[in-house]
Amino acid sequence: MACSRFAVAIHLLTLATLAGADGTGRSGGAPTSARMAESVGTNPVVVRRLLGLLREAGLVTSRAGPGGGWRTTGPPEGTTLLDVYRAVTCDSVLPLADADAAGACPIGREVHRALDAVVAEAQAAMERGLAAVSLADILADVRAGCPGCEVGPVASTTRLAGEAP
Amino acid sequence: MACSRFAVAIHLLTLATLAGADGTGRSGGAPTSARMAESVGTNPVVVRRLLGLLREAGLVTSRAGPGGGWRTTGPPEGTTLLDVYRAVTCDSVLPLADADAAGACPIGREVHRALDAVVAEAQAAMERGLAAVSLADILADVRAGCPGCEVGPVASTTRLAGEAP
DNA sequence: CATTCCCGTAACTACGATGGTTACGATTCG
DNA sequence: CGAATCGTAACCATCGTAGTTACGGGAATG
Repeated sequence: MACSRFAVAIHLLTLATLAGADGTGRSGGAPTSARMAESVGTNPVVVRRLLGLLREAGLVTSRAGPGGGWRTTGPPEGTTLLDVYRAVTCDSVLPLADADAAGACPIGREVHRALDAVVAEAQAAMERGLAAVSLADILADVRAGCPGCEVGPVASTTRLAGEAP
Repeated sequence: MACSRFAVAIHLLTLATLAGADGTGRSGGAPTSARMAESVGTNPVVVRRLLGLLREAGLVTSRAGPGGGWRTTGPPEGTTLLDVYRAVTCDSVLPLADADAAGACPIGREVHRALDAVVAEAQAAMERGLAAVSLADILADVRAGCPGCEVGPVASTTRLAGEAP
């Protein structure tokens, strides 16, 4: 299952929002996959793969070349956690093995059919919980928890290796 | 993630309930792991492993030796799908990677903290959906879908090799 | 135009979870 | 005792995910 992808995706969207729409309007605000990877603690390729899923979902855009990077497409109020969850999660939360339905035993088919409705409702309940929270809510929590974050997106790694002092 | 285990566990509990508490009171009603495996379409060892988890949760009991097998411990009204889900599922539905919290970036910590509450609530909503359905409800659906199932638990394999006619 | 930066993606490895299979000891009934 | 059945260890195959390296292509800038 998509284990850590969900949390990392929220992290990346938070970084893109804080740096890209920070109110200063400077063009260098779009963070690169390398910076994001350093912040998250993983590889730039992993970040690009994950952001690629978010781009397919229409949540971010990318631009190549110097000064390029990743930006969110809309205001953080417009994207819910369910949008992010669906973008980065491939399979269902409670995947019912289709192999069970193919068994010769009629009980298997009936159990599968009865379970389908229950699981669908349980999953819908979970998705309603995710849909009730937007990226803006998460951002508000982050800003409340570390007020200095919006100034320097990655406080502990503001000075990167290749940057001139 | 525990993919097909949940559906298979419900299937096994259905078999044990139909055969063990069929109202006839005959002692030979407890199905063996071999019979269940044939019905589910898998290996007896896999069935025993899964039933072992259900036994740890107190949902079934086992007895060795000839005439042994598996029985449910209580009436099907007493066990909910959430009980089964928790018995066979090891990890959380939306596991938040702890590695994300260990990152140096303060945003990661705050994102993780903010997400914790949301995910807990979403998962609780899903679990309420599972807790609302009992094994008896599933049994009712199965009985409605295949009325002959309760007479012979495994209709297509009622006559096994070792059984006297 | 050349350089430099950055995205996009393929290919490979590593690792853990899961399921399937075999095997063997322990237990229970006749 | 012998047969049936559980309990469990051991091993292998498969799959999803993460990490890593590598390379091609587009974009800004001198």
